Amino acid sequence: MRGIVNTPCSHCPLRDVAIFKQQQKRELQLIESLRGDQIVRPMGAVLIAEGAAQTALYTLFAGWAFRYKTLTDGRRQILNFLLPGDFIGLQQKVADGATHGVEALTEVWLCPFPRDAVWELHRQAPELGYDITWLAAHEESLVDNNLLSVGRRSAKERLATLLMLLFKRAAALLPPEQRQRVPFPLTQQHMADALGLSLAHTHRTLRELERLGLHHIEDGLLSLPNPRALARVADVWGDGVPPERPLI
Amino acid sequence: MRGIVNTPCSHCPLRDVAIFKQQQKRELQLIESLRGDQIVRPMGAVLIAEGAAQTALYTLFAGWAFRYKTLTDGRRQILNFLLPGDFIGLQQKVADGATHGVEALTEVWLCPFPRDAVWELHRQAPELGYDITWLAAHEESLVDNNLLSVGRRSAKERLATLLMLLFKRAAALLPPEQRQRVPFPLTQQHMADALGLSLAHTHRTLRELERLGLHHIEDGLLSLPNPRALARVADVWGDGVPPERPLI
DNA sequence: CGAAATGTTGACTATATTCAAGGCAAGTGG
DNA sequence: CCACTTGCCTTGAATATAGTCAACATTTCG
Repeated sequence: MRGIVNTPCSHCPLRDVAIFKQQQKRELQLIESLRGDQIVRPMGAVLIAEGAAQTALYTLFAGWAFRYKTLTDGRRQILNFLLPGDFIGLQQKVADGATHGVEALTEVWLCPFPRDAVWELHRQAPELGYDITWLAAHEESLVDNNLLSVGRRSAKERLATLLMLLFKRAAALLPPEQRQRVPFPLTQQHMADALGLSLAHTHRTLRELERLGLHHIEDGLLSLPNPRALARVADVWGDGVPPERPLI
Repeated sequence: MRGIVNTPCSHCPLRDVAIFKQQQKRELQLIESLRGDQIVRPMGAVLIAEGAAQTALYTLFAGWAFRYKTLTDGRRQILNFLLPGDFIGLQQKVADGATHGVEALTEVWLCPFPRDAVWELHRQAPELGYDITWLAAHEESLVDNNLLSVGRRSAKERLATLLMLLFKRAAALLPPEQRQRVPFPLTQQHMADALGLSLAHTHRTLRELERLGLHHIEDGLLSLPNPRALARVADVWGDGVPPERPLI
């Protein structure tokens, strides 16, 4: 993957993935008219700097990223991970500047929108405005889950929960036949920072889960040999089909 | 406070508080037309049960509440606290049911809205749709902050942060001359559950902060004798005037 | 090939939890 | 008015979970 590709939104391959709801033609045209040329950024790039004043908006088209906050002495907390289809930059609207940073976990492809696109979408298409509210509320529910983990789960339970939920999200983006092993670009440091653990303890706990046959990571791919048992450790439920989600 | 009072939105006393932005007459009328009769619920009441299927929407008119999640063995994590002006129930839209509970921390007064009000507001008044997105993003930023605390701050720093931020929010709702001592209805158990600490440790840490002259709680009122020092412990910055916020 | 990032491991320490008791104040019912 | 309950706060001792520090191994990549 390199260079710039500008697939029109009406032919966007992401939109064919089952978890995304179909947009009406009018709405799709509006999105396309606001969208700028796709951008590619390398692994590790800071997409939005913590504290940046004016930042752009993006839909993550390909690759993974994460939102994070840091304390002045460098301690870092990852808030949640961003996968293709996630919308980046909503938060800036509420605080005159970014209260968190966003960093690319892999090479990422972004569909940029001007800063006032959030307002334009609301104004010109209530349906899309509603979709944006939906995305904001959905991202909050991810953070809620992480907070529950970090606040009340043991290290083992936290890792189990993280692996479980990321596996589900990653799998949902793949064709059914490829869902045994899903892309998993996190380092142990990322997991530690997401779960509020030290690197050493994350490593030990991860090894324990692997010894129990609950997960396996190899070549950047994650597989869960015994999802039931892992879900039991994680205390994570809700097997139902996740609701369709909007894609801006 | 008892009985039912139905101040029309156009004469709502909350709207006179400086932190809330003024709504246009048309928007105000729409809000008023969707709103039901105000409801009073006692301290401790469950406003939204965890896992409830269909839940109402409310604007918190008076009193405090909190959002929480629990694990099956009873461990509880408080996600964030709700103060007058906060909107309750947005999350339900994204998951077909509540993924978290909401409980009243004091007696609360609620302005109820029908379940489809979120959509109606978007459809009939883009400006209000935008406001709802704003509220969702803003609540997420509160959760982000708590996650940073719970994941990466020490017990002492966590308590300092919680006291600092709640003090600011509570003070902003009061007339300037009453901002020395603000209402603070949390028990130590609430603080423990919000910060991912045990009750015993929360107590010990709280005593230490008090001994250092960093806070004082008496008769349900919180005062911060040395806000600068407390902010330093908390590693919390941003003194600027907080942006005006919408009130639905 | 060498440098840098990531993963691995052990020994030691610290922060925070658990468990167990008891105190105090407010409310309730006889 | 008093006994009793209930909820919240307080405290100490023992324990456990997770962090820190310090190496070293392995992989990746220019």
